[in-house]
Amino acid sequence: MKIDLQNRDAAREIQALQDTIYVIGGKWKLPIINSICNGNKRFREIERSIPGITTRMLSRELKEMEMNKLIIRKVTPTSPVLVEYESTEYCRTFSPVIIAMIEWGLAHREKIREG
Amino acid sequence: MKIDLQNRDAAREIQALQDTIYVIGGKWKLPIINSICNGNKRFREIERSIPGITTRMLSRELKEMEMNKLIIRKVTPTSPVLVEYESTEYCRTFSPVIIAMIEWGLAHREKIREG
DNA sequence: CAGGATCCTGTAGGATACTG
DNA sequence: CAGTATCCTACAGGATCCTG
Repeated sequence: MKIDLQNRDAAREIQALQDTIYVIGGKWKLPIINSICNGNKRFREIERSIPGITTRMLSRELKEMEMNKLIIRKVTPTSPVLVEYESTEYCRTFSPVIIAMIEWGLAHREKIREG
Repeated sequence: MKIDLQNRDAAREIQALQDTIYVIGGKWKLPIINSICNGNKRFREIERSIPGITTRMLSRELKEMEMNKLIIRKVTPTSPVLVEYESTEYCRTFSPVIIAMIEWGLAHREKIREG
């Protein structure tokens, strides 16, 4: 039986694509990553930088992302507490994806305005 | 009142990002686009190329994507009918996004194997 | 400020069977 | 082959209020 390299590559690629979709799926993970990578550190700051997000979703996603080593949560026990989030190296590996998506979105808005 | 260019750009970018997520959200749109752009034309062919997808989801997404001018559906009235899907120019504007995501996925699997 | 607790809903998505 | 038709449900996500 012959092995079809073409198909095997296509299979690997679609699997990779599906993996990525699985990891960053949903409405909020990429916007949050983007916000934190842009230098936003505080909870409310991140919240305000992402239109439409609720405290509940942000809270849940941040927890999950901390568990998955995408971000680091630093607490300074002042009063009131100071909490700061920062991105990990791993988190930053999503940059090319985010940039590609931002560029698509910008070009798309441009088109809408023209048309 | 001063205008903060930094913030305005960040706002535009996150909006662009959210636009893109809105358009290609869900588990299946990108895999389908990828499959069709890879030359798959027939329904079952596309179906087989995407692990886990059901006929129902593929059918629904194809319809929606046709409406949104992402793909073209061509029918040849032989018996049985021959249906072929092909991508539009617009569809292909997602290539950079898909490529970035495939590359992330491949690198990620690589890491998992190493670690 | 930084979240947690509750309650609620839509819909994305799955399973299965069927048709021309 | 190329889909439709049903039925079903888990969970993403929203709204609102509350706390240290």
